Amino acid sequence: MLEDAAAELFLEQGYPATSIEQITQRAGVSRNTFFNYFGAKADLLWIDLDHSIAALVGALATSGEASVGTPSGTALERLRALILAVAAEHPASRVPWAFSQAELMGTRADLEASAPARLLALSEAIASFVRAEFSEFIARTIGSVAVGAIAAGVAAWITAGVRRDPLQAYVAAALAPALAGFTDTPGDPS
Amino acid sequence: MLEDAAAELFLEQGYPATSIEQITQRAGVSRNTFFNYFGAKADLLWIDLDHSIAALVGALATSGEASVGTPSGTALERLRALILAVAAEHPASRVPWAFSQAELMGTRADLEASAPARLLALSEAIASFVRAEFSEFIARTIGSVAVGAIAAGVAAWITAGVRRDPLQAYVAAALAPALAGFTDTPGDPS
DNA sequence: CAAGGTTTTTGGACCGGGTGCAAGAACCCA
DNA sequence: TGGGTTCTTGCACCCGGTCCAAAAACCTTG
Repeated sequence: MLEDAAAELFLEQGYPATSIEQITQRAGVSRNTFFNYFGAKADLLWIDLDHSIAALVGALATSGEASVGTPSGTALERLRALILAVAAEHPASRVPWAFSQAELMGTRADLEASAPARLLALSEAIASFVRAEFSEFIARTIGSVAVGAIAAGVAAWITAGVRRDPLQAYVAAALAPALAGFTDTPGDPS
Repeated sequence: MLEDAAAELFLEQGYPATSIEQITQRAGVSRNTFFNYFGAKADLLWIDLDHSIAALVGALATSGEASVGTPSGTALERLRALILAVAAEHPASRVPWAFSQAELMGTRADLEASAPARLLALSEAIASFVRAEFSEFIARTIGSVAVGAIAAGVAAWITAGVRRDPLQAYVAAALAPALAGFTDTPGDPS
């Protein structure tokens, strides 16, 4: 499998010193096959998280369309529930090695460069989800703040080590205070 | 000049469709000369801002070393003064075209990818500056929050159009509420 | 089993960003 | 005028990423 070969090589030689050709070579496929599975080399760093990010974006989109459906509560309550549900479904075994071994593998620069595309997409999805109940400015702010809180929670989860609690706990702890200030929101900047 | 040639070409053809070779060609120099002035193509997008970012990082570093020197007040007050001083020195003519013309030039993807390196460096510099008076966690939080506020202020300044107020005003407006909550800070998460 | 169509894999050519190096030009200072 | 330093240039190279067309693998259906 490509992911396994990549993780091995990144541990052995570091991420920058490992070429896509080496990865595909070890996996026993041709170089072009790599791009049938990943759009870019940096996507390898996000495989563990991309699945849950996509799941969250999808859940926000579909649950946002069925506006007055089964889910109850305010938009913020439903948002919180969706985020925690996705976090709960994230497999405990899928701890992103590109983050936990960032120093060893030398993945930091490329992680930084590839992060905004994901985080901004998530922020935008969250903003759209809460847009019906808030002003445009507040909706965007909630998107940014929620992403920041999720990132902080995931980061704490990753760095907690092998005896870590489930991801849901960290995200919940970070999310609660971050969103608390938006329940009785007065509004936009004067 | 390389910057002028680049800005022209980005307006004409867009950033992704413009190669470094085209830029150097129009500027009348060889391709390798480009890398004597810029470390990467994306550095062109940040020329207007990089100068002020570096100035702020430098001011934070030197003013942080001379710990009990001329500057007075709390760390947050000195931080605010330094940020606003750098903002005040930023030339009004240097509005980053890569941001204001982002849609036209197609610079968004590369702006996103190259932003974290700058923002995280600034965040780290700010955290170091206030580290003496706050806990590690709060110092980092102040770094992140301050960068977020600065970014919001700069963004508002850029989008304000030709009749914009000085940059200092926008940054001050964004910074004040962001840092207000840290003056009487109780401390870390329980 | 065989034929036919679809998906996946592969090879090859290509482009552009970025690095390293060594030769040459330009510049500066005595 | 000469000599040293800095800047520029050309060249070769690596790697990530795109495009395309041929071939292989796969799946289906008669």
